[in-house]
Amino acid sequence: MKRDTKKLILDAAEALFADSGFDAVSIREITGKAGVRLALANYHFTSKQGLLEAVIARRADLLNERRRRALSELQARGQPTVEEILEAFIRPHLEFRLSSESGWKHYSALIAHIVQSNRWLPLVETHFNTTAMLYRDALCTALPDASKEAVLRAFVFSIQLMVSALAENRRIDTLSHGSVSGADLESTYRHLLRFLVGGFQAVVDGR
Amino acid sequence: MKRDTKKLILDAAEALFADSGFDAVSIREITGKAGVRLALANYHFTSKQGLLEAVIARRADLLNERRRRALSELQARGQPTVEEILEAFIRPHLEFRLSSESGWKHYSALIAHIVQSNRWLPLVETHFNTTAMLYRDALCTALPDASKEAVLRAFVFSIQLMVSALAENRRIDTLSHGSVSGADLESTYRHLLRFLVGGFQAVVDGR
DNA sequence: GTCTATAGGCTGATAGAC
DNA sequence: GTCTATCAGCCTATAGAC
Repeated sequence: MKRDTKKLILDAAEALFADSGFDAVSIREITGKAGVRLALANYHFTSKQGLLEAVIARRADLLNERRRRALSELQARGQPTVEEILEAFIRPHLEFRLSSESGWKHYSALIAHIVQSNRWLPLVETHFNTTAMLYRDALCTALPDASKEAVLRAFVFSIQLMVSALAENRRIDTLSHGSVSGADLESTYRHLLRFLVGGFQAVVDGR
Repeated sequence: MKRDTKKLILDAAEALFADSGFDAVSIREITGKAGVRLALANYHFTSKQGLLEAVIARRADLLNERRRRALSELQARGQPTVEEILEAFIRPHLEFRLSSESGWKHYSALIAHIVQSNRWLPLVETHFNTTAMLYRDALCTALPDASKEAVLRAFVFSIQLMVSALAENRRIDTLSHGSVSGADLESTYRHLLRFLVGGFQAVVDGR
């Protein structure tokens, strides 16, 4: 059963990085939670930063593959709408989040940390820009009369909001005195999609 | 000139926390940048966490005061629209950002870190919830037919997006091949406001 | 308020046996 | 691949002189 040492370390690192951020977690904590010896983290991932990159890469590859397939299928059926394109982008992440696998919850919170800081921008670009550009181009094609800048800004707003929404942020819990929960992902998703489509149209129409 | 030691430390901490996050920065780096001795940080702020709280509190107080005044003035003139309320909320932060004082730039980036993590949620709630609830109630009054949940979710989306937009995130720079810059705050603000108003309407109308 | 000096502990990473 | 042991450096916080 020694072959899944890497997976044990990745899972533990994912959960701890998500909770506390990269710097607040030590390799000792990670290997402790994983139930493996300290030296194995550096053996398999070279450095702490290498471990973070492996954590990001693991699910980014899965996500990109699903997103590309969704976009291809959409485009094969004719010219998609903005709403369909945004759905194709967000749905894969949502579905992984709703799956039983708890790793996706941690991963989503981690991504929310990562994208907020320019420090990890190179990492984000490496793993997410290629697919993001496919969607950017699809949105430009769906909105031929809109300025590229408007489409791009609206798309970046959409990405930022999606990332925040799929991380389980509890701010809404207190603002609603507990009557709305950030953990209710399906409801969050429905509202999110409406918000994005409405926002997109408003930006692109120039009003 | 020894009376502004506290300010020197706060400014240095603000800049460094913004760049790298709370845990990646040491008190040594902060006092080094501030040009004061190590022990003074603990003397004036008790602990590293106390220093973070002082950094957050300093400008939060200023921001809250402006936001409350803007809302009062708006309400004194009659029933405001959603757009006017959102403008009153965002404008104070934007204007501080556009002022010459570079501290607001760091502060904005720091807030973007802070709100993304449930770890600092108590701090965020302490300093921002009271004013946020005034705005939440104003939005509910402006939209008497909408469900409270819809208004609240749209408001939280708006806050998250505002915070991300006012932090200088460079993701858009590469996605646009350099033709759009995250540093162009005025343009970002115009697009942001349109996006939020459009999103708000779409969520509240239930479509 | 500010200084020096230091306690006491944790950090990432590696060397070398198995 | 995995183990133990350890290095060299950094960390927060404080004690005590001025």
